[in-house]
Amino acid sequence: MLIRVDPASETPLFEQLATSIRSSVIDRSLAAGERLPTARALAESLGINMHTVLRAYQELRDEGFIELRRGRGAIVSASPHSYDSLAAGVAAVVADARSNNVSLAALTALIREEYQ
Amino acid sequence: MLIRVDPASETPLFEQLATSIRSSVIDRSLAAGERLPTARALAESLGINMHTVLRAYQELRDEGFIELRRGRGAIVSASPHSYDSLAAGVAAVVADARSNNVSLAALTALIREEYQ
DNA sequence: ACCTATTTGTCCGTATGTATG
DNA sequence: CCATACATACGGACAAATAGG
Repeated sequence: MLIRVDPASETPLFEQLATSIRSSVIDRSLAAGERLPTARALAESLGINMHTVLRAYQELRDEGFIELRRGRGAIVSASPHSYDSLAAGVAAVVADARSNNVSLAALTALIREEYQ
Repeated sequence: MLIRVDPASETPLFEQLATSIRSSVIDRSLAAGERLPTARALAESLGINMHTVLRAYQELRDEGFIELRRGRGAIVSASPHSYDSLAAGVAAVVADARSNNVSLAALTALIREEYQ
């Protein structure tokens, strides 16, 4: 994997990094299950700070492209955008509910009502 | 606006902060257009770091609840996505479930499991 | 048009916690 | 138990956009 960042660019370093890796995942030059370099290692090889790499990694994680696990590192997601649609939908709805402080009881009530 | 954070809690400070403000926006105790305290000011009043507040603010910005502008501060969004997106998500999930012959009981079980 | 203060944006450095293997 | 590696939080610094005089 070849990654370059340009400190002189107006786009933030972490964004350059996320964009680069995201593209590699999408065009399959980074295969599913493949392991990305550790944040510290990539940071050192690019001459930037670990936090900058971590921020890019976390953005990609939020987007579903990679998985981050403590002690294991970063791994390209199995199939970023081809999840079982129902499971993905459930996860999204539950996440939305939680972030809006909608209780489980309230959510199931909404589901039940919609289902009829 | 009353915000409290508990450093002893297992949930991260920035998440506690985001949840608190998010709730205030949803229940309208924070009106649209209202200005939030600056990151530094809120951090100092809570005895936490500016970066922690900024992280919460940026999470809320990504979720569409507030708008951040350099030199201006944080402002509650005009029309934060409230229950509309949740209702839409619920409708989509229920439709998906029905078309796949997933029972209401099975669907609520999935929801409950995801919710934990 | 200019200057200054304000405030977020980014990046770096450091420290500590915690799940993984 | 121990090394690895992400997660969070703190602190400091400078840049960039905004607002106001």
